[in-house]
Amino acid sequence: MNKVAGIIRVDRKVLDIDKVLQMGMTFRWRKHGQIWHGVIGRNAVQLEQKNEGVAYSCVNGDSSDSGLNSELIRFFDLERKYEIPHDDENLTNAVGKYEGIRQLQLDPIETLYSFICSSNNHISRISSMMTFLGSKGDLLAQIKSDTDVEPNLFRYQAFPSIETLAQLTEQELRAANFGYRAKFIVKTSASILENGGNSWVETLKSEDYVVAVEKLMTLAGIGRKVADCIALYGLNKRESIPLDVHLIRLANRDYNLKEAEKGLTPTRYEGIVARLRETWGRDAGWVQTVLFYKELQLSKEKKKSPKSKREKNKPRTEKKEVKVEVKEEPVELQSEAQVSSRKGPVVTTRRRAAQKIKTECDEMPLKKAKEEEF
DNA sequence: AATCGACCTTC
DNA sequence: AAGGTCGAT
Repeated sequence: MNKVAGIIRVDRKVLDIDKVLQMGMTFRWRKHGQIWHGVIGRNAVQLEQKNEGVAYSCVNGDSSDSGLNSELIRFFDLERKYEIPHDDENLTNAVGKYEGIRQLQLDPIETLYSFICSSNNHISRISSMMTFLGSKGDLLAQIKSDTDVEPNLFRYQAFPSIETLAQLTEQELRAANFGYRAKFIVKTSASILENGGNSWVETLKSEDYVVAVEKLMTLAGIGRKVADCIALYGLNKRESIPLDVHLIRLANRDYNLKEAEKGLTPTRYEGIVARLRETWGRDAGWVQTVLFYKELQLSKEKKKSPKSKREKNKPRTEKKEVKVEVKEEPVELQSEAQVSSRKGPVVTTRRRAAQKIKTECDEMPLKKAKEEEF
């Protein structure tokens, strides 16, 4: 087999695939030994993090080397240099401690389904649901285990087309453990098909953030928060801040937010994300991802050792200005290739009126929280 | 415009 | 109770 392989020379401080591939952005990547297995477009991809960078190979020979290389750079968002407010000590510390987190640029359709599945759910079940959907896609390659220890073979499958997804029945999905989300999947697939299928979803990428979110929310199972997740990871909308109780909690603690965690009405949601956007700046979406990862780690540590809370009094490690940059000069992307967005009315079958999203914010940006009292 | 309960499983 | 959405009030 004609195997394409190479390496992206990037420091672990810039890209840490162990972190980004299992934190709840993607749900179909698997790690066996040191190797990560997954699919990008129609490429069956293997990834391994080494000191020199991320080694990659494509095991189904669908792509040219340069093609896969630039796809990976895009996938891991490596041409972007993240910006953080210079006076945000909390963020600077978090970025310094939890390095290598990227705001992935994922397939819009797969991301859309992923986050419909994510409502009221946890990563392991979302993963199994997404693996089920993936099992309906084209088989690109598969590996057999050479050991008895790991008898499972990994199947690399392209994410199915909307047409294929639309054939799934609620009954079948419920049997596959989708619970009440089964109905959402069926309805949304039909709606997307009516709207124009794959190309309708693709054009959302060229819409403004607010418009994209409004259109996403016309679909069943996509509310405000899920729409933000799709916008951020699937449509590359970096101002998107998926807001949930965890984010409110950490912002209350570290950013003097002073908001209740419950009763998140549409109005409150817009007000809060507007303030956080002011606070976190241009790359607010990525900031959210980093801080969320930090919370994930903190809660894991807490679970492991419910020790005394005196830990907090440890002197903070002084971090110098954080530089986030790519070692290798990324290739230029041609933006001309994009089909211009249509001005005409996009036909959408709305089951409900799309809510307007307010973007104004009268409130002042948040101040950093002062040192907590102990 | 805000509040409330239901909804599939599972940790 | 959980990483939300939907429909009714």
